[in-house]
Amino acid sequence: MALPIPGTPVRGSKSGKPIMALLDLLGRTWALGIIWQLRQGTLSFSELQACCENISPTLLTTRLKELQQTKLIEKNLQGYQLTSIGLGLFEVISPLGQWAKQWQLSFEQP
Amino acid sequence: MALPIPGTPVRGSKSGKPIMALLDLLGRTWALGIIWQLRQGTLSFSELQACCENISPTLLTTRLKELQQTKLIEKNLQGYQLTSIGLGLFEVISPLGQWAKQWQLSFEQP
DNA sequence: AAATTTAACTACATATTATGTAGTAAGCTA
DNA sequence: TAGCTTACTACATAATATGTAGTTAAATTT
Repeated sequence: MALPIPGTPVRGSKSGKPIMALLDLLGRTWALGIIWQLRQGTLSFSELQACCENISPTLLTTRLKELQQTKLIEKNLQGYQLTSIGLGLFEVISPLGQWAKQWQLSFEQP
Repeated sequence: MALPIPGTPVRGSKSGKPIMALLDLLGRTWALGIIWQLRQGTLSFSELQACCENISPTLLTTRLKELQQTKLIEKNLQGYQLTSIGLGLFEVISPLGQWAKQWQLSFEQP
C-alpha cells in the first residue's frame, strides 16, 4: 500500500488531509504497537520482535521502513527509536494507557 | 480475528493488558477512521461508507460489530454513534487532528 | 394495494496483507 | 578461520480486505 504521507492522497481521503494520512498509518497492523513499545528508548529489531508478541520479521521490516519514511522513528547503532516528531505523537496518544484501564472496567462491571 | 476485549489475551499481549487490547482494536483497518467520523454525531451505514472513502460494506459491517461489542459505538434509529465510552476515547485522540497538521509541515519544510 | 425505490446489509470470488519457517549476509568471538 | 549472533530477506501459506452482485425489509409512489 502507498505510504500515507500527509498532503498526498491516502486511504480515507483523496485530498490528503493530514489526519487521514495519520489514521491510515496508525491503522496498519502493529504500527501503534511499535510506537508504544519505543516510548522508553531504543529497541533492537529482535527486542521489538519479542515485545510485539513475535510479529513476523517480514512485517516488522515493512512497518519499520514505513515509520522511518514518515519520520516517526529513526535507526541508530543500537536499534530503533522515536524521532522528536514520533515522541510528540507518543505524548499525544499516551493517555490511551490510562483510558484503556477505565475501558476495561466497563467489561468487568457491566 | 478474536475480539480484543481488555483483560483477555490479544495480539500483542497474552496477559490482556488493556492498552494492548486497545492498540489491537484501533490498529484494525478503518477502526480509527470510523471513530473519527462519528465524532460529531450519528451517521448511517451508507453515510459512513461514503465518509470512509467507500470502505467495502463487508468490512464496514465487521468493524461496526466489533466496535459495538467493545462498547465504543452503538446503533440507534438513525445509524451509528459513539457511546459515552467511545466519546471519551475520541476526546483522548482528538489532539491527533492538530498534531497531524504539524506533522505535515515536516514534509513540506524538510 | 401493488409496484418501485431506497437503505442496509450479506455472499462470494479476487486481491492484498500478514504469518511463519527457512535461509542469507555481516560482524563478533574463540 | 570456524562457529555464533543479530538483522534481516525470500517465499509459501493463511488471514483480511475489496468490490460487485445479490437479498431483505421498510418507505414511497402510483
